Amino acid sequence: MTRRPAPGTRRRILQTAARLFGEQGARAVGMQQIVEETGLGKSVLYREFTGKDDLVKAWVGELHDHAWSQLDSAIARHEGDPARQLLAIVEHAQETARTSDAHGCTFYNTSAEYRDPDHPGRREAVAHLDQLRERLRALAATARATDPGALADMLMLVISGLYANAATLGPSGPVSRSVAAARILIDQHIPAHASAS
Amino acid sequence: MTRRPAPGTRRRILQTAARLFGEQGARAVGMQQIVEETGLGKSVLYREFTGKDDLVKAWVGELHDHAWSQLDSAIARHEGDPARQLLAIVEHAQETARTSDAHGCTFYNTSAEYRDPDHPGRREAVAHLDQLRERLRALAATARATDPGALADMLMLVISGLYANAATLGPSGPVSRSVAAARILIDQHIPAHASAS
DNA sequence: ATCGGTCCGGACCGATCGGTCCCAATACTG
DNA sequence: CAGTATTGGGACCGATCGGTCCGGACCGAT
Repeated sequence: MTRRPAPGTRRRILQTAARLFGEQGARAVGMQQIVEETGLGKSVLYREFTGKDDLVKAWVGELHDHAWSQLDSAIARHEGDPARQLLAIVEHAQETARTSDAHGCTFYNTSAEYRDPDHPGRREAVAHLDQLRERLRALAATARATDPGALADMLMLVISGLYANAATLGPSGPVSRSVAAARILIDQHIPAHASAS
Repeated sequence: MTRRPAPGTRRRILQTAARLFGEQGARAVGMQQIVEETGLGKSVLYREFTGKDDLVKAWVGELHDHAWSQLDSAIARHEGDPARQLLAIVEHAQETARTSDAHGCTFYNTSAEYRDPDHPGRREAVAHLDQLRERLRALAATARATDPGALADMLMLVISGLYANAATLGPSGPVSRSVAAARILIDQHIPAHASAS
């Protein structure tokens, strides 16, 4: 071992893959295309990742981490007010869905493109959605919702729907009513609570 | 012109394509695969459809027609009660999303797989969603909703979200709360109205 | 300066993609 | 019944797919 591998290589691949996969969908992007855009050779790509499936999984996984850090900071901004935290999550989702060039939710898009339940990318995506659901449930519980599981699931519907509609009907479509919808659902489930305007 | 073309050919292609596209996603299915499953030759397929894009468009279009006929009959079952009709639409969506092997909403799936806004299949899908939105708005208006556009959009969120969640988190996931969510949103928008249990 | 070893750009692989085309089989016409 | 126009099964096309591998370039130790 006399020569050190370039340090930022993996990250560079991931960034390029993220851009292409995000814009065009994972299935529409070929490995060759990623090779060309990074300027790297194929051998490097296949040393860092075992194959395309692995690259897709890594991409989804990184987005998972990114999403959680964003969500955590959005939640932290309303410490002690769990009802407000629930709304903040939807606000954050609405904001990103409308600005991020309307490609929809990566987690659901990936599930749509790879139907095999054993596909690594799909597993990663489903796992993320499941964790989000659980987090919402926990938040709803501490907010003393009458039925935390129901409220969490209803917010899941709004969040998923918001991304889907942003991707299809544009930023001024139904996505623009998602926060309002979330507010209604939250108020309905938390007795004697009126969310801040 | 001495020989008549086989009559059911186009329909047979469409049915096979619908099954394969629905199960695996349009991008994952090759034309060769459709040829093999139908038993027809490629020349037949390319005489009926100009190419894969055209086949995808026809598939989405047929689902569009099918969806509307189902929706119309669901609506007709509650003539004169527009609020109930809105709920019936969501009920129907929930039912189909949970039973149809959880492949999600074709219209959104197709949009996710084909990002090019000029792709015929995507155009067809977006057009359908837009019509659904407008129909919901009209129904909400005749139901004297305080803000018909808002109610329609919120129901769009629920419907889209319901399909997305059925496809990822399964039939016992958030999709099971979609009718309840819709009921809350409807009641909130229609003064002095309580939807039947 | 020389050498040994590692790295990586890109040629290359078989399979499959969407799409074209040929020709044998077919069924109507005269 | 012979002739002919049309159909449709499938061989074939170049391009591209995901993935492998080789050979020159480069680095570090001696």
